[in-house]
Amino acid sequence: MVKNNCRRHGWWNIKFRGCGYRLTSGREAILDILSKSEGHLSAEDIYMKLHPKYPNIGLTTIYRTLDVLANLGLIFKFDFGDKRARYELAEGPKGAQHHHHLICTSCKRVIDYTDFIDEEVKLLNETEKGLCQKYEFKITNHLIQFYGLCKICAKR
Amino acid sequence: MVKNNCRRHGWWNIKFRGCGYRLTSGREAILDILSKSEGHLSAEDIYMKLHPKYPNIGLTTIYRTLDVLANLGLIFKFDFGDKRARYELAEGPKGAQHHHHLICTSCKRVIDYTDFIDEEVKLLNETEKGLCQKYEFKITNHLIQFYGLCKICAKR
DNA sequence: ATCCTATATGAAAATGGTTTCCATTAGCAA
DNA sequence: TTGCTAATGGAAACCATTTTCATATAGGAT
Ligand SMILES: [Zn+2]
Ligand SMILES: [Zn+2]
Ligand SMILES: [Zn+2]
Ligand SMILES: [Zn+2]
Repeated sequence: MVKNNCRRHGWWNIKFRGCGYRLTSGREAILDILSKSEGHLSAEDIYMKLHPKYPNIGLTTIYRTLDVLANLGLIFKFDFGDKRARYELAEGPKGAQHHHHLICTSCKRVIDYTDFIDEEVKLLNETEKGLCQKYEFKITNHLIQFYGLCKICAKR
Repeated sequence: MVKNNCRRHGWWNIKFRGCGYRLTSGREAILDILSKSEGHLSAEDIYMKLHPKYPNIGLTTIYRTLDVLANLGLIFKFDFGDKRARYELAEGPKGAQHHHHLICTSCKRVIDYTDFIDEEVKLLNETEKGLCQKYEFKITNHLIQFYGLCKICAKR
């Protein structure tokens, strides 16, 4: 019985090594925080959560690691208009399910929604197919966000 | 016969004044550049285009004006991942038609497409309706972008 | 277990798009 | 024309992110 996140057997070990990246304790710690946290974390959020237990992981490393993880497709990077990048674990083993975002332009609150996703994704796939053909563009990812006022900001 | 973009009769005069903003020559010049230019301009792009004819309009004013225009809904602000905001005239009188974007993650090229827009928008409207009800969220705008590799970057 | 080398790291400094400050100018209502 | 207030420009401040560079470490080879 192999423990699922054992240092040398975790499922992301393969992904890392396969792409020529080394598996370091810092990278594991960051991935761990991301998989345990709700919401959309900024680099500094992660630094804060990590610091008590790993006081020697610097902000620089967090930025670099987030970059690697995004390249590997393990996380997504978002811009919700609050002037700092936000990160979220991608779908997949242990990852969250596919969802899109509602963003309040007033208070910057972000709501994840999974309703309607199926229809949306179905249409997106068709659109993607058409766009690929017409523009010879190899689509790898999509972004859908709705902007407006949240419940609280609306009544004011 | 009233000239369409005469200083005091232009169609955006009303919009400005109605919201308590003053119509200044700088604002007109910026709006003018945006309506005459193809593509997705950054604040500095606009500054460069403006400078020869209006050497006394500063970058600061451009940023402030773009903010006002976005608030008025006259322009949209985008993040295409090249670390600077990009602006584009919204639909409407003299504005471009509604479109979405294909973004090359390698060379940052951006392709506007209008194909499939009708189906997309139709679905989006339904989704919006549902989301409004479920989350009591007042949706005012949406963003759809596809990421991938453009024709040129794909063959490498 | 030990070496070796390319990769990863942290601290500090640099970067650069955007915002803020403040003294001056200019819309526009009366 | 006058007066009040919003708008402006230049310089300085801001601040998330990136770069630099000397040091540490992962992990394949011995
Ligand atoms: Zn809100
Ligand atoms: Zn989310
Ligand atoms: Zn490209
Ligand atoms: Zn466009």
